[in-house]
Amino acid sequence: MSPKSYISYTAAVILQTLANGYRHGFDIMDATGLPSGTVYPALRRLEEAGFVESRWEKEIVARREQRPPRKYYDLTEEGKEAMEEAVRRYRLLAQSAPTPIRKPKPERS
Amino acid sequence: MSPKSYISYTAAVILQTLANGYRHGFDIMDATGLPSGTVYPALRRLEEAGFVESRWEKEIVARREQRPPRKYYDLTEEGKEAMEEAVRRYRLLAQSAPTPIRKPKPERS
DNA sequence: ACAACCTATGTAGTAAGCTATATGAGTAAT
DNA sequence: ATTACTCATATAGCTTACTACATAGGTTGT
Repeated sequence: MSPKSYISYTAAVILQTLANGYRHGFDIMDATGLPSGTVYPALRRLEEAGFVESRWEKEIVARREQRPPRKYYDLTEEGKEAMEEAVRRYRLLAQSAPTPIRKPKPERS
Repeated sequence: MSPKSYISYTAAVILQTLANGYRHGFDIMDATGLPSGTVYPALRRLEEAGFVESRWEKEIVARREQRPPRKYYDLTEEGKEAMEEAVRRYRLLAQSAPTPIRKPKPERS
């Protein structure tokens, strides 16, 4: 399908969190436990890669709710595909069992 | 329990692979799909941290089996504890569902 | 004989992740 | 009124992970 590159475990977690309805950086930190120094740079890279799109919350809204303005993120179609592909790949810890993955064995560095 | 530090996702995967009977670097690469440039440095750090112990295969054995000598690794008791603690923490992708982890919320950076 | 491949470990250099800190406005308590 | 806390985004600097390459002996194929 995609001739594109693999995404990291952390990137996949972030995309999945977005897919599950969490919509801004602080929210993702809360849901995942990842620190801000991981989440914000990762979101910037994901946007550069075209996997998410962002827009700032209107200042009026933020002021009305008495908090700093949020930056909202949405998954793109490519982002959704990359996430699904990654979920397929990062199943190791999930099963917490022998997992004798008889890997497809492509190239090895 | 342990006043010790968190280990990374990759480190946890490697410890778990060792716990499941894979015993040297190449074997771990095979089982996990992680590249050599990740696995060998990680094993060195895990040994420095006291989570694994290593010993070289005897040359006679390797020659008999017609291959390069392997470096075998074993989990220490601390390594086993660190792994179990990490498995508890890295469950996110596993469930592939909303996972509204109402995190203990300690300090945030 | 040489190419291509397999097992096995490793490093140099770059990209990504984490710790600690900063900023700034709001609320709450003393 | 100053301390402390919450929400929210962000970066500097160190650590970890990945890409690409190196080494080296063994086997297999042409």
